[in-house]
Amino acid sequence: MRITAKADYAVRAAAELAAAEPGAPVKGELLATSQRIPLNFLENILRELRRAGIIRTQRGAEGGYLLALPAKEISVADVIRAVEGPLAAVQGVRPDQLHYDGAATALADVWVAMRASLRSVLEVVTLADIAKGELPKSVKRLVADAHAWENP
Amino acid sequence: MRITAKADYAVRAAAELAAAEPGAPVKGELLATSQRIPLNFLENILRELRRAGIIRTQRGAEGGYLLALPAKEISVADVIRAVEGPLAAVQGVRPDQLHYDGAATALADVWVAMRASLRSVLEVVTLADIAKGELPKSVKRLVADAHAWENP
DNA sequence: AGTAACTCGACTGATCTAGTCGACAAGGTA
DNA sequence: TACCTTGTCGACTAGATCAGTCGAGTTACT
Repeated sequence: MRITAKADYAVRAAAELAAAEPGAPVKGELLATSQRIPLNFLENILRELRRAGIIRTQRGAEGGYLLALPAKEISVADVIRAVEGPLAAVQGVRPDQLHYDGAATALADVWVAMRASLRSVLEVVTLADIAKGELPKSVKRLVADAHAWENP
Repeated sequence: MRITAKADYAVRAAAELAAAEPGAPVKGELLATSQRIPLNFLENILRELRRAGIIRTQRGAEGGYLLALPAKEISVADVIRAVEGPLAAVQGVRPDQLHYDGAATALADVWVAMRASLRSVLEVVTLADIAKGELPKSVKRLVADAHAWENP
């Protein structure tokens, strides 16, 4: 149940691209320093984002990285899936293909519901939302509830 | 974003205990065979559940494992946390103590919302629900939505 | 031609995963 | 009391994943 450094870095770099002037390439080194990500590692990650069709690249001097689509059409889930594969898995298999016996039969549905709830956040928040600092209402409500939960 | 074998096994074994006659110890070997879990590994897991106060044990002949609380008072989240630590973490730190700079500032709230949505499922479903095969309404709704999503 | 950028694959140390194993402790029964 | 059944604990391990690092190569602008 953890977000790896790789996924975290990927979303942060993508958010930085979403905040940049559209059409203008951003250099890897700038992404690395502004988000404090080791450049070599970041390059591996950006390569995977490019293969997934999320970003484009421009080589040579004045080159860099750009989003391949408008920022509002790329969700956090898209970015995570590009670098980590499926959003949710139990022992490596997707929740919908699980089968349990005995008293745990209903557990399969719990995992499906878990993935659905995860999606209700990650599939809805776009890079544009993050760059603007304005999350969708349903997500803001969850954040507010979470804070109420922590501070009684 | 994955559930490990350990967490999966823990919940399944706990569900099996929830389905057993209350007050009657269930032997480790029975849990292992009925859920197809390697016995040696399961013992490690049950030990952690006991340390967390989720199950009790009875030694000697006719001994075994029992829930330490009524099944309806133990959530799936409780079981997972007992064997895996915090439900959600980014690079090992809890979502509420993250701090990002620049374009990714709002990302911290996304992780908080993600955890909240995870909780809205895992904290709500109890072992009794799973053993009975009757999940809470809000969770059933998520499962139904998920199926609608997959089969258009 | 030169240089500033991305591109790719290989490599690495540390940690985690999913177990296994053997010796031991406690409780019930004959 | 002896014995058998069952849980308890720690140590160990092969393999995968994580989080990087590094060096050599390409591409495109000037």
